[in-house]
Amino acid sequence: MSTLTRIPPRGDRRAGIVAAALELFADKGYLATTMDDIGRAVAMRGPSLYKHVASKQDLLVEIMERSIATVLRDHRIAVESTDDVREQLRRAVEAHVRFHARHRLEAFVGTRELRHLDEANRAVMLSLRKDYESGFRELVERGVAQGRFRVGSVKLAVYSILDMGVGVAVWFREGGEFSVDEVAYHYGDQALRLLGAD
Amino acid sequence: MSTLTRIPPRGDRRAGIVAAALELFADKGYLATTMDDIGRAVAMRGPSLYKHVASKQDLLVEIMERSIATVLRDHRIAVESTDDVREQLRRAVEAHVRFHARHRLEAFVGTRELRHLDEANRAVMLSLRKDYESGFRELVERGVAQGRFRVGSVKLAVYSILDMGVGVAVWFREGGEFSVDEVAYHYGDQALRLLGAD
DNA sequence: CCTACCGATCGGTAGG
DNA sequence: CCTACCGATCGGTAGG
Repeated sequence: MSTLTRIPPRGDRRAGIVAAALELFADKGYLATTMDDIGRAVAMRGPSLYKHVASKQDLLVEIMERSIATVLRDHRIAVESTDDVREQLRRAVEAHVRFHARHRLEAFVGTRELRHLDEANRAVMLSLRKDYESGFRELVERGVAQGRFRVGSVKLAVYSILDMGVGVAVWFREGGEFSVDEVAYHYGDQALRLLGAD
Repeated sequence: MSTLTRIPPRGDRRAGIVAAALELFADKGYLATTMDDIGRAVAMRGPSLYKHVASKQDLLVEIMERSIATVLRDHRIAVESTDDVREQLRRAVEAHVRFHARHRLEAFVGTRELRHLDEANRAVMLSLRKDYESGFRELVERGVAQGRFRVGSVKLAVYSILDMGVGVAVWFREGGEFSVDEVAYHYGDQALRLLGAD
C-alpha cells in the first residue's frame, strides 16, 4: 500500500459506459438501445458520451472483442493444464460453461448482435469464433484417434457440446438453483457421456 | 378436378408477405427490417402492405404463433406414437431437431425477436415455450423413475438436450454435409447417451 | 396498390 | 458535460 494520494482512475468513466452499454444491449438489443439510454445509465446526456467513445458501434466492438478474448484465453489455459485428452476436454467444457454462466450478457450480445457489427469487425469475430470451434474439434478428434472417445460424428458432437454450453447463458442466474461450479461439473460430465468417453 | 374456372387464391398475397417478412426478420432482425424492405420483396411499396396486414408487429406475431404451434404439435405426435419412455424421448428429440433444421428461420426469429413482441403476445409465447420444456422434463423424469435413464440433474439434462437441438438452426443447411434425417438420428442418439439410457 | 406526407425517433455534430 | 440542432429514417395514414 503506497501512502501517495490515490489518483482517481482515468479510464473509469469509459469502463462504466461500456458496462452500461453491455447491459442495455443484452436487455433491449443493440438497435433498440439509444445513446440517450446509455447516457441515462451513467448519469449524463447522450451527446456527452462522445467525449469518451467514438460511436455506438465502437461500444459494440469493444464488448465483443473483450468477450471473445476472454473465452479464447480460458480455453487455452484449460487445454494446456494437462496432457490427458479426456481431462483436457472436460476442462475445456468447464471453461466454456463457466464463461457462459459468468458472462451471460457478453455471451448474449456476442451472438445476437453479430449482424450489427460492421463488415470488417464481423469478419474478425467470425474468424475468432471459428478458431474456438476448431480447438474443440481437434480435441475430440484426438480423443477419437486415441480410442478414448466414440462418436457418431465429430462435427455433430462438437456442435452439441458447444451449443449446450451456450444455452447456459439463457437460463443461468447468479444465486439460483445451481452454482457456477455445479453447472460446470455437470456439463463436463454430460459432454463426456455424449462422447462415450473411456 | 372441377371444370369451373379456378379462382385465384385470395389468402396467397398475405402468405407471401409473411414469408418475405420471415426471411428478412431472420436475416436483418425485426427492428432493422422496414416495411419498405418487405414490400420490395413482394413487389409492392411499403404502404401497400397495410391492405393485407395490420402492422409490422402483426407479422411477427403470426410468424411466432405458427412456429410454436408446429413444434408443439410435432412433440405431441412423437410422444403419443409409443409407450416406451426411451423411444418417446428419442422421437421427441428427433422431432425437436427436425423442426430446428427444417424451420431454421422460424426458430431464429422465435428466440431472437421475442423481446420485440408486445407484452401480451410475449407472455403467451413464453408460456407455450414453458409448456414445451415441461413436456421434455416429464419425459426425462419418468425415464429416471423407471430406472431407464440415469442423470446428474434432470433439469440440466433437459436444458442441454433442448439447447443442442436449438443450435442446429444456426449451422444446418439444406443440401449440406448432413441430411435432416441424419442430424435427427445422431442427436437422438446423443441425447440418449447423455441420459445414460438403458 | 400508389404517392405524398405526418410525427416521432435517433446518431452524431456544433459550439459553448 | 450540456443544449440546440441537423439529416436521415421509419411506421403508419390520407386520399385517391
